[in-house]
Parts: sequence; C-alpha cells; structure tokens
Amino acid sequence: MYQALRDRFGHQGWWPGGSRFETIVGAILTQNTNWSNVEKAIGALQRADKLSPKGIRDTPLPTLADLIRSSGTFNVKAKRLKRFTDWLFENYDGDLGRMFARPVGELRKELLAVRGIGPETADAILLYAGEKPAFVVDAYTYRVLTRHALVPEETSYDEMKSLFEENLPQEIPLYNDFHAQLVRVGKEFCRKSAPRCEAGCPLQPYLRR
DNA sequence: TGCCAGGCCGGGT
DNA sequence: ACCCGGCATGGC
Repeated sequence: MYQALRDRFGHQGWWPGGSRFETIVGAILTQNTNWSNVEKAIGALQRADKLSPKGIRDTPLPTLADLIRSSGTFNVKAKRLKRFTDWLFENYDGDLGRMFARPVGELRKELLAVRGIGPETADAILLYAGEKPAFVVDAYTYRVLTRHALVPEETSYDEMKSLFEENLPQEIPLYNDFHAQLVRVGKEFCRKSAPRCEAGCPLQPYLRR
C-alpha cells in the first residue's frame, strides 16, 4: 500500500527543516485544523521571537493566544502550549534533548498525561520531532482504512496504531512518509462528504468486498 | 453559504 | 466504556 501511494504522490516531505520545538508546536496547533492556518501562526510566533520553550513560557496567555489566532481554537491551544512548556521545564529543565532521551513507551505515557496532548499529538511529537518509531494515526487513517473495509468501523486508535507498527519494519522515514501519504490520499479520495472510496484512488486494489 | 480541517477535554449517560 | 458539545479561524 505504501509503495502504491508513494508511486502516485511522491515523497511528501513532512516537517522538514524547522526545530524540534517548532514541530511540537505545530503538532499541537494543527489539532482539528488546516495546516495552512498553522503555518501562519508559527510565522507569527517566529516574528515575535517566541518560538522556543522560554519564549512560550514567558509570554502572557492573552498575548500568546493572539499570536496563534489563525490556528483556530486559540484560547484552548494557547493553554495547551503553556501546559506543555511548563511541564517541559518542571520535568526536563526545558530541554527537549533530555525529554527525548527517555524510552519511547515511557515518554508516550508522560506526554498523554499532559492535558491537551492526546494520542495523535503524542505520536506526532514522538515521530516527527523525536524521530522515534511511533506510527501516527488520525482521522484520515481511520477513514482510509474503513472506506477500504480493511478494518471494522469500531476500530480504536491503538488498534490501528498496532496494525501498522506490527506489520511494518520499524523505520522512521517509512513511518514518517506513510502517515503523510494516508493524509494525502484521504484528502483527495476519501473525503468526508463522499460515501465511498472514490474513482482514481490508488488504493482501490486493496479494497475488500 | 456551509462545510471542513493532520483533536482533545469534560460532563453526561 | 462510549457519546457529544464546545472550541474558532480561514479556504474553498
């Protein structure tokens, strides 16, 4: 499936350049939000010189919320950025290197205990910022898998995550691009408004029933 | 114009 | 253990 997607769409190149902290901020800001809106918010943080753990920590909540306005649900997300950075300073002295030195499984649990970081955001942080072997599942993953009848409707996040992790080589570049490919194919061929897998979908050979 | 976007939380069953 | 409303901007 990955090869079919890759052949069709090419390498997606998610989260190139940028610091690890920027990637984490992006992971939080993109919750239920279009990426283009997140880019604007990150640009605003950069211009304000606030795109760092200290920068977020030392910015008053209303100011922070205003800077990230374009990402939507900005009052909620401002608190989430604050909570994460506060937690980072309390537990790792504000040092992402120390944070990512923890075993992946342990760190994932710790991240999930930070309010505002759910399973997808935790896995995105681990994979895209920490380059750890954590497969990221999202709404597109669910839609692509169910639309092709590859999993039942009631499949949970962790079940889908395990499905990928237990059936793929644990290669970070593969995890990175496969998730991006699922988003890509989901946007175009598994749209919410369309009831079924749409014509031209490169995953049609994998459709069950 | 309405729908949707790279979710998550908290309160209610 | 699920289910659902709330959060909110910007693009098509």
